[in-house]
Amino acid sequence: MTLPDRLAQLLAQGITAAQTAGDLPAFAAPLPVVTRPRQSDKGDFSSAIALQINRSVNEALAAAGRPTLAPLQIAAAIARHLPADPCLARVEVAPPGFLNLFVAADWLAQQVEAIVRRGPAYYHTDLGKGARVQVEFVSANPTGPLHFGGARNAAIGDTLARLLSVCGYEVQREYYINDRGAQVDTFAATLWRRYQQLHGLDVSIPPDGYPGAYMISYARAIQAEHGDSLLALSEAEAIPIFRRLGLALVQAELADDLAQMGVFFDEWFSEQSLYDSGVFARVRAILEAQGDLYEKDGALWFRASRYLPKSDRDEVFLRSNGEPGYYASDIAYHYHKFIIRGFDWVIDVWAVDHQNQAARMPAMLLALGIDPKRLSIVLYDLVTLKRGGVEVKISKRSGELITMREVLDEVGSDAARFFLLSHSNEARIDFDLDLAVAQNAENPVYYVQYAHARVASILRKAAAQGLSSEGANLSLLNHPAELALLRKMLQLGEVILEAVRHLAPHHLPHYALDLARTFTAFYDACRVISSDPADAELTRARLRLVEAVKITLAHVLELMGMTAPETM
RNA sequence: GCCCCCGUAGCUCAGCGGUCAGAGCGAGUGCCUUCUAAGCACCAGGUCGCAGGUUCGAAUCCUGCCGGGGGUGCCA
Repeated sequence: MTLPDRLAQLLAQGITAAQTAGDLPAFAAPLPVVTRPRQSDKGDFSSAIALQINRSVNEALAAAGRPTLAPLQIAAAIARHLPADPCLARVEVAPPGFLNLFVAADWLAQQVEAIVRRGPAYYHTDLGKGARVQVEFVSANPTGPLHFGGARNAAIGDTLARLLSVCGYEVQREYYINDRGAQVDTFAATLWRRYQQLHGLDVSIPPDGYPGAYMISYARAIQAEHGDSLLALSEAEAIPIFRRLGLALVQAELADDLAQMGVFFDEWFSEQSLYDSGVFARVRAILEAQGDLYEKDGALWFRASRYLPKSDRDEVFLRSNGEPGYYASDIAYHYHKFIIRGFDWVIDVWAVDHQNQAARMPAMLLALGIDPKRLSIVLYDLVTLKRGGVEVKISKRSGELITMREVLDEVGSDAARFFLLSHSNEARIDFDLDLAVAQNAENPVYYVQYAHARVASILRKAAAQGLSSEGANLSLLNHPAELALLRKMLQLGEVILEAVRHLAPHHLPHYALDLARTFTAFYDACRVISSDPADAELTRARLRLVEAVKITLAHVLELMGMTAPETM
């Protein structure tokens, strides 16, 4: 349980006690909300519960013919009946009716021992209670290298997966490969022609093909493995083979690029497999039996409007050319996720240009008898890539694209991830490559990592001097900078929960910066390793504190998929 | 036309119902014989797009405008 939860319960008990004593009338009080006030003089936490229950209290009092109470008096009554607790030093009542809670310094200091003993697990919860959750992310079309926009998807999805893991969920990471349909056919045709060209044939790539140079690289790879043995194939024979070979090459490259960012998938799920395994046919049969499919304009439609009363819009299931539309694949795919694989919760990470698609998902889930609440779609805005203030167009078709690998090579995975995570999902990101490189040394990411390296440096020096933190008297930690650092560390648990509840990983980099700043202030104000023998005990306690800081900083960095350097 | 997102300090962005509005970068002034100066201290900078409304209380919720971006039935 996080500290604010614990304090909220104390307040709830205080209200009950005040009611029992007759200082407050009987009524059903909501669970108090405890927040961190901006100003530290307003306490470590505060609650506006007295203001919130003001009306209920006074209605109950009026009904009983008793004099009414001002919010300030209600707050005072709660404060009077607050049970004693080691974590709570004191409570102040502030106008117009706030309860400002001050955490006990000694309790704070004792948490250091718990952090060092338990490690990162100190900040973990079992919010998920072992529920199986799938995070499906990136899932870019497998027709070429990942462009930089995909890096944001990767950063968000992977960090969400990491966050869910430490909140008691059993997490599966999945990449959905759109390995069927017109785009992949065009991709295969292009590859086939490039392969022919490598052997001197005078052919050109299809007009709507993929002109990028990377297609030639793929063709070379196929040439290297198969020589000219595929030249004799007819086009009809060649396309399926080049599709298979090409997709394998792309997937290997995608996996490699993503690995460079520290992103790994448990499953690469093939769209085509939904058709090969008969899942699509099964889903179609279910919908047909339910009368959810009908014909119009030569196409087969899914009656989505039946499930969404506010919409009169239906979706194409089979196109007039007989091919399934993407929506049809999505139905079969989500049937596979929920019904066949039985995930309790599925999170799809999509770019905003899929917003309409996202809005249509509930209809299919309802048709399949799946509670729409079991699907969360995280929409994030696009990344505009710039060079020297000028926008760089990202297009797979133009052949001139900025790949994720290119950007990672320039700015590094750590900086890219930190930057991409630091914006809320809904915010558009302007990423200026020149700026990112120029500001390298000033990038906040290095500030955070530098703090970790400093911590490591202190601990190295202590070890070299044979100093130990075992058995430290933590109550010696009462310097304002030490207490501020303790408070900031404990906040991590709340930040993790907040990020999971809102599927908003951007809280992490902001917290990381905050923590690094608080540590640096401590570093500046408090010398850890003292040469004065009289300070031996304080040194011991501060070393213990610094060990806890290292665990905490390293953990935040790990959650963001970043490295925690020992030296810089 | 309709739907979604954004509009907060010079720039990039947090904050999204609470008690004097924050950070990074940039600008200014100081600080390296003790654990890493990729650092620190001080200083400057904001009618939280505009107008109404709800509330004890609004940057935060609602409505309408304005500006920017995205989407809008057989591409995914």
